[in-house]
This record gives sequence, C-alpha cells and structure tokens, in this order.
Amino acid sequence: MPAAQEPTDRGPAAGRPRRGLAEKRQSITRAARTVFARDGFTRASVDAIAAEAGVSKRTIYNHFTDKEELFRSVLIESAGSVATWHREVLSRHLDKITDLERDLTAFGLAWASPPREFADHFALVRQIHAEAGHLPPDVIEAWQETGPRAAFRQLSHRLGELADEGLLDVDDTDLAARHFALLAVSDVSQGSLFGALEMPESEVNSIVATGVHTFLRLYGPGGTA
Amino acid sequence: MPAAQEPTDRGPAAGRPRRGLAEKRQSITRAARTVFARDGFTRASVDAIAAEAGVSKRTIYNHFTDKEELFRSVLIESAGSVATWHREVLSRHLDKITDLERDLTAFGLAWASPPREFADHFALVRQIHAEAGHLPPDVIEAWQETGPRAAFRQLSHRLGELADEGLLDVDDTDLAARHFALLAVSDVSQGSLFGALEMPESEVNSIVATGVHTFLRLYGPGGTA
DNA sequence: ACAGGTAAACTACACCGTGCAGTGCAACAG
DNA sequence: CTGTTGCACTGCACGGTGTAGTTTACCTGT
Repeated sequence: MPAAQEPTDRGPAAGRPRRGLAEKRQSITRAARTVFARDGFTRASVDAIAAEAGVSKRTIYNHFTDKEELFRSVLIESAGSVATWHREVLSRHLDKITDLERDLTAFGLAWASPPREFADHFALVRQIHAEAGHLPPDVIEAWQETGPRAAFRQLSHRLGELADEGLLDVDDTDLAARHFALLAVSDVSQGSLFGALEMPESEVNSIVATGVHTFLRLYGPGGTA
Repeated sequence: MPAAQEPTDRGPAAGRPRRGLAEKRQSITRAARTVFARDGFTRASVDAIAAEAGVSKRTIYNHFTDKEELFRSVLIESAGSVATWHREVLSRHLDKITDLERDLTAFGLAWASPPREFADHFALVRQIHAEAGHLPPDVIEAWQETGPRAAFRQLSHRLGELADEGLLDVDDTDLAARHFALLAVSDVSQGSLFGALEMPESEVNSIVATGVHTFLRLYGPGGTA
C-alpha cells in the first residue's frame, strides 16, 4: 500500500506535479529513516524527524496520516533501496569471475560492510526485529519480500549459474546461499551485535575470509579443501 | 528462576532481611522481564510492570531507583538463568556421546527451540540489539559476558574435548563452535526473525538436521562427506 | 505459647512535570 | 490554488514523588 504509488497526476492542463513536492516527501522519509534507525519507533519523535528533514511537522502529517504509516513507508522504501544496492554489489563482484575465492571474498566483504548511507538501514532492521510483535504481519511480510528474500534469491540464482559453469559444486542453491550468508556475513553481524557495535576492519576481513574459505570447503569444485 | 537459591526454610534464628518481603523483588523482575520482552524498554510502562507483578508501583521504586536500573537488573539476571539452562542442555546431550550426529542434532534442536519459559528472554535479546545504541556500554559488556559468551565458551570447550577423543577433527575450537552455532542455530533464528515469528517444528527439525550434517562435513573425523 | 509491640515493607492514591502525537488555523509562496 | 510553514493548543500517557495508612515479620514480656 505504501509502495511508490502516488499517481500524483494532478489535473490535465494543470501541469506536472510540482517538482518540490515529491522531494519533500523523500526528504521526510530519509530523515525518518535516520531517526527511526537511531531511536526506534517509540522513542523517535515526529518533531525530531521534522527537524532532521528541515520540514514543518505539519507537512509530515500532510503526507502521512500517521507516525505508523510513516514508519511502514520508511521500512519498505529502505528495504527496496538496499535490495538495489545488494544487486549492484552482487553484480559488481560476481558477474565476471577471475579468481573465485578472491571474488567471493570481495563480495562478502562488501556485503558485510555496507556504506555509511546504508548503516541506517541495518539499524532499522534491528528495530524491526524488536518491534516485530507490534507490527502488522502483512507489513513484516512485505518487508521480508522486498528486502532480505529478494537479496537471497539473487544470490541463490547466481550461485546456481556458477555451479552450471562448473565453478561450484552445488545442488541445493538456496541452501548454499544461506550457508554463504551465514558463514561470511552473519558471523560478522553477530560479532558486531548486528551493526550496533564497531568492529575493527581487520577483524571483518579475517572473518569474511575465513567464512568464504569455509564455504568453498563445502561447495568448492571437486570437493577440494 | 535461576538456580534454586531460595531454600525458603525459615530454619535458624531467622534472617536480618525479612524473608517474605524480599521475594517481592523477584516477582518484580520476573514481571519486568515479561513486559520488557513484549514491549521493549521505551514502550513498557512501569505501571504495566507493577500490574503484571501484582505489586504497587511505589514498591518498584522502592527496590530500584530507576526504570533503567530495573532494566539492567532484568538483563543480567535473565542472561544468567539462560546461561545456566544452556549449560544443562549441553551437558544433557553432549556429556555422553553415543551417536555423534544424533547427539549433536538433539543438542542443536534443544538449543534452537528453548522452552516457553525462556521465550521472554530471547525477545529481550532482540530488544537489546535494538536498544544497543542507548545502553551504557558496560551493561552490554556485562550482558554479553554472562550470557552469549559464556555459552560459547562452554560449547567451544566441549568441542575441544570431543576432538581430543577423536570424534571430531578440529583445530580452532572457537571457530568450530561459531560454525556450529551459525549452521545449526542461527539459521533457525534468522528464519523465525529471531523468535519473533512462529516456525513449524518440522522446519526447525529439518534446518537443524541439515546444519549439523553440514557441520560434520566440515569437522567430522576423517574429513568424510 | 500466646498477646502485643515495633518498624520495615507495602499499598493506594493523588499529584507534578514533561514530552509527545496529532489538530486547527492564519499567513505565505510558487 | 496547492502546498508549506509556524505556532498555539488539546489530550494523554508516563516517569517519578509524597504521603497517610495498612500489612507483615520478627521480637519481646509474661
């Protein structure tokens, strides 16, 4: 429901939707994402979001009926943008394989240490986990679908292709994707309390490298170590 | 809830601290754990906790200076009791090995599906993750130490022993413990949104079994598949 | 052993201050 | 005319306190 609908087609002759209009909405959701990520739904105040967005509180209620609707919008939008980013990363590192372990490691590293712009998002994910009991199930469902599951499917698909090319020895691509995520990424996530704590880059490197290595022990071609 | 530390026998020349009254404190922390787990720190109201505990709000402020101090107490107490439970589970399934894969699977299953009484705790953990940025670092540190890290150390130690007995092929026991936790338990956790969502028992069984099987492909003796 | 005393612990309830979601409205800008 | 702003304002929920009165657990005196 909160997807990127917005027909916004006001009037025939009246001319295009005012340019500043949609941008306001975006600056609101951006600010909201930051504040929600930092403070959580309950602690975050609409006034704080308005301030962060450089917008009057009234304008927020002009675009969103509710604090909760705002939250939901932020959720899905954020999941979408991260899924896009994830697809890029996947494509950048895994489209052309030169050295499998090297490329997988680079991919895992990029995945495990997202750019600052997406740090908000992962804090937001922690909020979702905590709030799950207070969120409508369909919202959670929508988030999972556009976010993590989409990312998973892409990885799974690509691993399948690599297997077809003989670079990997995989029969259950979904399982392999899960294992890659667990070994290379979740290990980092858990160590850093899911992004809540800082982790020295060297340690991230080490964990990802070990994770990828382990992954290849499981799925490397020829069952080699 | 933790060990049996309250004999309740009013045997000798009584005690300085009144007996029946001191247990109010425990009913408060128990109720607080439930409410904090369900609603999170911010959303949870002291009045709600008082009601849940069957105690007047004033009594709570009689035992704890602060809502935050109450939260901290709940945190550490809960982590401790779960660590105890975890030690029991580990001991029950891994003290005597008859069939390694079978025993490991039973252990992972027990770990991944804690009894109802501890459901609160894991909800609480999700709250910690979300609140991490608003929690004093020493509190987080204390929680990690008495909780997850303690559990980890035990598992790591036991895996080392099993390796010594030739049942496993492990050189880095910490890494092996992490891998076991990731493959057998985290996979379940993530699928169920860390306990926020229900997961059919059959799926839990399947995931754990697969995880243990994979673990043994990595660490099984003789490097067998 | 039992009546009564004592103080600590507890309760009920009113109360303060504050912060916050959400609204109404008049003035203003493209 | 549509969207925005600033601001005042309502209503409410909550953290925390003060207090006066009641219960409880223990300690006596007889």
